[in-house]
Amino acid sequence: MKIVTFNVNGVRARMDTLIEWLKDTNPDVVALQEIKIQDVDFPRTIFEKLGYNCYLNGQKSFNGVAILTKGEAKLSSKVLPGNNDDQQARFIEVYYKRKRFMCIYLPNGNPKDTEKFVYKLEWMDRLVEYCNEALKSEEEIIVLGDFNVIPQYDDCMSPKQWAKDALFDSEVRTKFHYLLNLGYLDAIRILDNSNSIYTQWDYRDRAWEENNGVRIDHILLSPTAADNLEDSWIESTLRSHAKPSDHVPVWVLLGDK
DNA sequence: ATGACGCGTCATACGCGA
Repeated sequence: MKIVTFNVNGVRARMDTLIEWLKDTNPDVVALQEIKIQDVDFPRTIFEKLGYNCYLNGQKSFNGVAILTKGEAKLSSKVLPGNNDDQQARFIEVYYKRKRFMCIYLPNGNPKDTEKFVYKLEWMDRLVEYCNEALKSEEEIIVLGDFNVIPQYDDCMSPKQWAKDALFDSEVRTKFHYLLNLGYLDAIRILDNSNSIYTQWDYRDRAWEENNGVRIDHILLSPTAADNLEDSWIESTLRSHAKPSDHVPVWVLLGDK
């Protein structure tokens, strides 16, 4: 099963790219973030013609997540429990072929001296709690999306540049590592411990040309899912195509066992 | 400290992202 996560930075702006890319790569499960569109306006029929069912948690202008599956899945939640006042569309979960997929768009959290950072920490606490509960089922769980977390020094080109940023904050990194300590595995790092492998490059300051990137889009696997890991990779070439997102797709290939 | 680039919006400036 080919599984991929991709922060598209606006689904409407990325339709040409997405159509060509889906035809070329033919994933079974696609997790999208920052679709920046209401469910009612989502170009559902275009994806359906390509063979995908669409499960949406959209929002006007900002945020918004979706999961596309080849054939039918079962929508299980659009809510990350723990805060009834949370109005931001950042979570959707489906079951597909006996696997549980959580697509997340974790808050950015900048600037750190504002409520945005408090919201990020609170959101991460809820994610840790939810992912801990989920493990009790021994299901195959795939948590994937834009985590807005640089886990380690090797996950950015210039740690100094990020020292005071919400993406590299020590408390944020600690909370990310809680997920690993629960038993989830970082699918890219299982197979590749090199540096200079990134998933996002700023549009500004020639960041792509200079490979000044960050690895913030992740796929975490429960131990039972990791048992079936056959491959993982970052599709960085997409960043040099015309009209790119600032993020690129991150893939895992899971055997069916 | 600021702005840079791109997206979306009750657009032709501004909020937001990372």
